[in-house]
Amino acid sequence: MAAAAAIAANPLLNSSSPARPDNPAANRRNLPTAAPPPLTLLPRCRSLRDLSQVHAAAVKSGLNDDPLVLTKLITFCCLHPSSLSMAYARHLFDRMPPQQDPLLFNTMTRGYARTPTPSLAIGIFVLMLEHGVSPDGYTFPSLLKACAAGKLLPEGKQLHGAAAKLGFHGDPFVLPTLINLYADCGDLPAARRLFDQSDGGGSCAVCYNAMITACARRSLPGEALQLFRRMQAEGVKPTEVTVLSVLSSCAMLGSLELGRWVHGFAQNQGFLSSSSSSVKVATAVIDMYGKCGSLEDAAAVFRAMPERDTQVWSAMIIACALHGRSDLAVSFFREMQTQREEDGAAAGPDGVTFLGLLSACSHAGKVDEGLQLFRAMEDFAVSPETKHYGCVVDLLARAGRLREAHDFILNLSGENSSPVLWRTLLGACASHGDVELGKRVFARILDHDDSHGGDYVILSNLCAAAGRWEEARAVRKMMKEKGAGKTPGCSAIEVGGAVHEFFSGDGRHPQAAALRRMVEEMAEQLGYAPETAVVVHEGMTEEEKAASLRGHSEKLAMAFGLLNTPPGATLRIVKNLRVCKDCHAMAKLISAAFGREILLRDLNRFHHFKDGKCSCGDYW
DNA sequence: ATAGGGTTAG
Repeated sequence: MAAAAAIAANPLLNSSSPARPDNPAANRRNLPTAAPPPLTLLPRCRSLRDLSQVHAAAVKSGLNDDPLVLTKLITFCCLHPSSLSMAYARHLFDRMPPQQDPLLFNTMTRGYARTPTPSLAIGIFVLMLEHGVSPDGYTFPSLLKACAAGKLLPEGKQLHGAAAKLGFHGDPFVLPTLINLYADCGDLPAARRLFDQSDGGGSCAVCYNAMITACARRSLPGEALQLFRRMQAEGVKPTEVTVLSVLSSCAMLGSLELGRWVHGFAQNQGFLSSSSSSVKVATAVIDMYGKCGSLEDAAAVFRAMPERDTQVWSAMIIACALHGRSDLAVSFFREMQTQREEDGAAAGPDGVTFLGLLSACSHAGKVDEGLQLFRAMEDFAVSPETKHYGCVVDLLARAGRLREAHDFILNLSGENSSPVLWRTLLGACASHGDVELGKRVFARILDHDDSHGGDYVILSNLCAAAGRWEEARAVRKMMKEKGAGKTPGCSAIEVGGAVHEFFSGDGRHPQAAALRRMVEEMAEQLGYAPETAVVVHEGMTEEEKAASLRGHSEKLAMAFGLLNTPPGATLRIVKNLRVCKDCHAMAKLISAAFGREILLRDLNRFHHFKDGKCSCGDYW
């Protein structure tokens, strides 16, 4: 805030003709035009130590504090920024004679923006203003990027104002960073206003990219895709970055048809070959196919890649995990190691790779294999984080080893114990019907966070399923008193390229009546017995409970799919919560009776129903 | 020298 005030108070930004004190031109005398010998070593520097040695050699050659030497060193540090190299750069920067050229200030700011240390970046800007150096077009992008990284909205707004006063706010390099600043600081409407008001309606591809990416990152895939369509309608050429965000939006929505089209588009544009970002685009394509239910397509794209980095291996392994294929996940992992043995420079696993592996073992019930991989992390110098511990808890608990999971959490140090771990355990207590442990775990969660409606629902259903109605009711009552909300269940299905959404008990859909009848008929004919025991609401009759189950969003989406797709077509459904037990049972029956494959993406994984069976083996 | 970017438990 002090920095913001300093920016606001600076006369440079408040007078119409900026102050330009005379430059003591003495610095520029007799500079050698070619780099002195020690400086030719700079490109080979790999560490701060190397740099200091070059500096020492320069000093020895009588180039002590020579502006050219200092500039070269500072530039080098800022091109390879780390907190150490930036500290060294700053040390040298402070020895530079006074300057008028913004170049070195910009260089320093860029280094700080990449580290990122926004307060130091702003410090350089303030210094610039104090020295009466006028910012140029290169000054603002780095500064704004630093503010976005540090979520410094007040400072960012000041810089926005400063850029506007100096006429740089509409600059094609500044505008996208401004959009990004507001988006990263959580003010999406402000970002959108800038985008809409910009000359030409945001007609530059990078502005579109900034806006589309912002939507994708805020989990607004629909908005992102709408912008993508508008971009194409306006004839703005999408770039690699555009397709990355668009693919990630397709992945969120589970829109296989659209995702496949974008894959083809990316291929036609050459985004998947011979470009520096082709590995990233391929990763996004693989992730999209994995999340849209086609593990085969994901693997085919992966196989076709000439080079693979850690992230693309991870994405492939995560796709296997989503589909419950721990066998494939592990075989990809082994292949990764084999490549590493053949080529020491090939990619190795990181924390994300292991998350994928652990979650794959968890989904497949491979407890011992999972624990083995967890212990193997050490051999790969990957240190486990809370997420990995969460996988281990899930691995043990889902398999019914509830006590072991419980003790595992207790033995973790403070910074790793989080209500989320207990929440994982609570879910497993529910699926294994352990009311006593469930109640104790629930109490632990409540110590930390009593606002999560899902926790109450799980415990209440657990009690109800065990016939302990009084306790179930008490938990529901507690939930009401705490005002804890539950996310409404929502399922989406893509039919003919359009995504249709259904909410639990949805009466708003144009086909609502037909869908209801369809679900009722199916319920009658499929010989399915509704699991009314899980419905805990005061004073409901059995029929009312059954009716409530029939209104679940997954069932509505399945009925819609059956009515609106040709016989035999695969149904692809995405749900925002875990699939309900009753719906899971019905999906199995539908897959057999109607001869349909049903791919249902859960909050956590895929359920692939075929011939009356589910790929999860009823283990989830 | 400046902008926008892929994978991440349950």
